[in-house]
Amino acid sequence: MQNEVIAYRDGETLLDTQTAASQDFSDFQKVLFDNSDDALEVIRHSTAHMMAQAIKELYPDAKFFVGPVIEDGFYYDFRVDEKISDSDLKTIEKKMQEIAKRKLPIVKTCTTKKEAVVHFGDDDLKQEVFLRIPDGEVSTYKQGDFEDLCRGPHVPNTRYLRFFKLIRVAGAYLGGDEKREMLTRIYGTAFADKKSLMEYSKMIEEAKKRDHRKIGKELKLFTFDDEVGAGLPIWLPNGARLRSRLEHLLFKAHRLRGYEPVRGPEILKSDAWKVSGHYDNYGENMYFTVIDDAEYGIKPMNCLGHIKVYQDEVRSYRDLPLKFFEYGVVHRHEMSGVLHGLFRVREFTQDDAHIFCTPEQIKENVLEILDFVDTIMSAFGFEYEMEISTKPEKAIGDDAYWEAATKGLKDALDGNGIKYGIDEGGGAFYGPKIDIKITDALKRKWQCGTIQVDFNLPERFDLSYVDANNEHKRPVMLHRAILGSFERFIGILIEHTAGELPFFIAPTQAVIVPISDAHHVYAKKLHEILLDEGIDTEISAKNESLNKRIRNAEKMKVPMILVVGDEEVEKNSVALRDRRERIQYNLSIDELKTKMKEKLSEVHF
RNA sequence: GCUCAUAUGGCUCAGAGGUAGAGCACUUCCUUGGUAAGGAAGAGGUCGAGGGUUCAAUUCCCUCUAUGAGCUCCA
Repeated sequence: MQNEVIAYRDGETLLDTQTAASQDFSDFQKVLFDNSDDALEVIRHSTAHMMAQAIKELYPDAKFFVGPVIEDGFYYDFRVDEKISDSDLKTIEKKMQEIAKRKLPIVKTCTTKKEAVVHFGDDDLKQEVFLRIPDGEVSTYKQGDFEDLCRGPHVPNTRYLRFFKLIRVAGAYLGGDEKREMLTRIYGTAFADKKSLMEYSKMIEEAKKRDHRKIGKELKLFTFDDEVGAGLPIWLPNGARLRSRLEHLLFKAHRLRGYEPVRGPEILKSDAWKVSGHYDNYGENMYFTVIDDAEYGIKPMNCLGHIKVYQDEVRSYRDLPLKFFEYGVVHRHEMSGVLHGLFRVREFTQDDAHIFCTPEQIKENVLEILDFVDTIMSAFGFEYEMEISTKPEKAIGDDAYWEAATKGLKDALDGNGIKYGIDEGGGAFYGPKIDIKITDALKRKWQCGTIQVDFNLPERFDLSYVDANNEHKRPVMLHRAILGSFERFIGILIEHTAGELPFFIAPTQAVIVPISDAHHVYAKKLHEILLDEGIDTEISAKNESLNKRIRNAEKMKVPMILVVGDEEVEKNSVALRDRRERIQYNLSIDELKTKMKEKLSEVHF
């Protein structure tokens, strides 16, 4: 089957053999039955149809909406009277295998939309589909006695559809509209051979193993608590150590780049949020409280505090750019259904900064930030990509400002040959932005850092600086975060590293294991020496066997284990077991100190 | 927010209409062990919260809370 043609590609168009049959396809590129993107598209689409056929045979009253191909597979939305659960997926899979074995030819028929509307007259979900497609010719595909409205492309025969798996059953609104009825959706995936299907399953397993919620519990990094509330992370000692290391490194990096630390209040009067536009444009995501008859809003962003810092003095053009940064704690009312571990929470801390500069300085400052981003992402081994988000529906300010700001961002990227995508309408309400999306070890993408150009808030707060001619001018504000938030970044880092955190931010960098009680004093001395060098260690002196204590340290993924016994006490040394390099050797204390220092200095921002 | 599912000691999970168990973790004792689980004894749960059905509910029903999956990727 491997060399059989299942479709053709004509430039931008992918068309199946059924469609090609009526034209001259000698110039078309052949799509063979393999795991190429084109082939998978066809295979998965056909598998979705075969799933629908199986469902129809098992549940004759089933009505089908749409069944598209998605990134890793496909889904089909449909309505049945019965409730379908995960345990029914096996039955459906079996029926699908059966249909594949029937080796049914898949036959295409073209007709006008008008005729099709009549043909599917008693199917209200198909009528919904008709509302969404243009007038003119439509096609239906038939395999055995199952017929479905579909534009294709499809494989020629069901015998190609043997390596598939149904992943899960879920609910989905008709057309993604939360006001419409909820349909049943089954997700699945398919490949051209068994091996690829197995590899895919393995990848899913690996992703489960790396889930930061699971590892966060195992390594005692963070927790959540019903009594405290949803989306409010609680940092345990290990997690707080990790986070604090990150904060310190980043603090220094900011200082070296000319940023000044500042700090604004957690709650500000609603009047201030009205001036900024947050009250009207972001209010539904904010929490409010009343103090002495005045309404206050808990900050969802840190801009206001930094604006107030700017306004504290008369600013000169000689001062610009002014860079203020803060690890700003923000609260946002996210919908309960979107909360997810550390990735989506209601309270989080941004590594936030605002740069006040002249319009002419936008480009150089954006570039400087991009360089900062690159330094940090490289330090963690992340690859990333950029996306420019333009004016959203809910926005403040003149179009002229938006155009200037968007141009500023594009110029900075274009001028340096940096590639980027465009997310139309994805900007913040006060300005367009560059989003930095990082790709983790499993090729999944996450939005973290962001750079935003803002002409609006300076205008609304009447910010100014005095220029060389002693005239008042309006500065521009750049909002930026590099990690995005400590919560999300650490979550991603956990999944990226599978919990094997790099030495320089590992919560516990070394565990000291004294062989017996007699070596406790020496272990304690070692602990103090290392702590003084900025190395976090723990002494594992519980009444457990040596093996057990080593095992525990390994389970906690501690990078180094230092075993000390008679020999080490006598020679003033340690026996080092390096988890990452999987080697063991002896070192004097001085050598150990040097080694640790080297390890720490491997990374700097 | 909506749909569906789940909620049992710190963790991972069994269990049944008559108020509960395992392993790990924890405590104590023995053991002082040279690189991934030494041994023994013990303590710990109003079975997520509130309400209802029942002679009886942790188990059935309802509400709430929390968690999980999905709700954007167009026949």
